[in-house]
Amino acid sequence: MTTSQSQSREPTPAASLLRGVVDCVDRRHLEARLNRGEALRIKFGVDPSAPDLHLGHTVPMRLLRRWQLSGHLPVLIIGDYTARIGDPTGRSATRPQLTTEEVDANATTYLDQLFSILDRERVEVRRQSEWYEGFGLDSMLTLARTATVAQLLQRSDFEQRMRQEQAIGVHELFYPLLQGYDSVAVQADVELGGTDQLFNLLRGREVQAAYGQPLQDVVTVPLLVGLDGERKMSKSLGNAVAVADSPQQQYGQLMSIPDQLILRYLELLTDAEPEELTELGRGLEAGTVHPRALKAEMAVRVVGQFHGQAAALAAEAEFLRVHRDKQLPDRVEEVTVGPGPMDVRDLLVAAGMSQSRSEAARLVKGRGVRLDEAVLEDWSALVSYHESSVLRVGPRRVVRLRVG
RNA sequence: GGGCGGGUACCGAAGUGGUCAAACGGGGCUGACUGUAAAUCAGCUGGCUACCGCCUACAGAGGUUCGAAUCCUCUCCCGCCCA
Repeated sequence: MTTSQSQSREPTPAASLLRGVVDCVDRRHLEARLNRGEALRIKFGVDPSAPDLHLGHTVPMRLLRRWQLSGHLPVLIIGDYTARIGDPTGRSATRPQLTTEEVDANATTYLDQLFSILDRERVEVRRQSEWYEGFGLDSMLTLARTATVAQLLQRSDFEQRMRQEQAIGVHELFYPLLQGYDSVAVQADVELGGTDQLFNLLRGREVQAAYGQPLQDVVTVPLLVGLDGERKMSKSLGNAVAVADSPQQQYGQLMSIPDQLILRYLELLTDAEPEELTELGRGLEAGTVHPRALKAEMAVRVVGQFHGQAAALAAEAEFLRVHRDKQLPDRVEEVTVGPGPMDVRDLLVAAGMSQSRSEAARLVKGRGVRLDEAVLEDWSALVSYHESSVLRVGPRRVVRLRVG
């Protein structure tokens, strides 16, 4: 019974660096290297197709930081080629090709956000274009020969698409190969990714083997579940919290997660120790820890990492003022509208609160529109308002009217 | 090259001559309840409207018909099978 305690008190380098990881291949090999104190090159690829980093991205980055602090070297790959090829997970959406300039711009903002977590002095940043520009057909064929079609089709999302009789582009088959060759190019010792990357990461080992290079070990971390509590956090699913969002936005969004996610978020997004998490879990179950309070603490801790403690607390205060005390937010967006009285529907459209008059009418019928805190009842009425009147739609959209 | 099956609203998916702005599910929005939770429940979810209706829409273009998402022709796109 004392065994586990003494182990947790004195963790080996491997134990501490692999804490929280899901897959680890080859685990024995990697553990041995870590415990021997070797300094490893740990590769992490970022896709500069969208400039915004969200909290989901920060999970692997946080692990990367731990490694960095232990003397290992993160090798960041800017996937400027794989991004250009595109990862057409959407079926009919042939996404527009990014220009080199766009990729550059995205990569820059990406890295800026990334360096809010990593020490920028101790990373190696590489671009795929370094080795893929002028790669040539010969090289391409050599690379293509490292895998069979059957092997590439094993990837689960391909399997699924086959089953659903959806299209799979040939170029998509190259995606894992290109990513794999990156490992050859940068001589990765380890590659890190989310669990959904396992296939690609393992492919890297095969590609390295084909090029006569020692195999990288691969490590995956959990995917962060998004705000909806169901699907992985993703910008396109609209359930993401962006690293670049304001403290207020982040705090508010974090407060809207389902309770079941609180511990998970603490685990994946903060430095909370496993022991602390266990204890909090017990508290929640026993009712001694209120979920609302814990969620608020989690939100402060997460927001604080990106914006600082003070800003996080300010965001919390603002949140309480607006939502508990029903006060107006600090800053209310102002829109200039023509002088009244005006048809409610036109007013809502003019204020940018509704796309169309029909939609506006629906909102009023649903009792979702308030002018100076009074619910508007009649969707076709003319309403009067004055300078600084406050127009609200639903629980969270507010504007202050300026008459002009 | 041949055969077959498909392309419907934000997504999935019904509908196979009128009763279809199009069932149902998901998502989204609004409301109730709350902790801006979650779960649950209710309503809404193309545009315009004098709320009477009108217009646009079922891959695209034509055609048949009093009338088409539904039938015909051609075109484009996707999948499967055979070669």
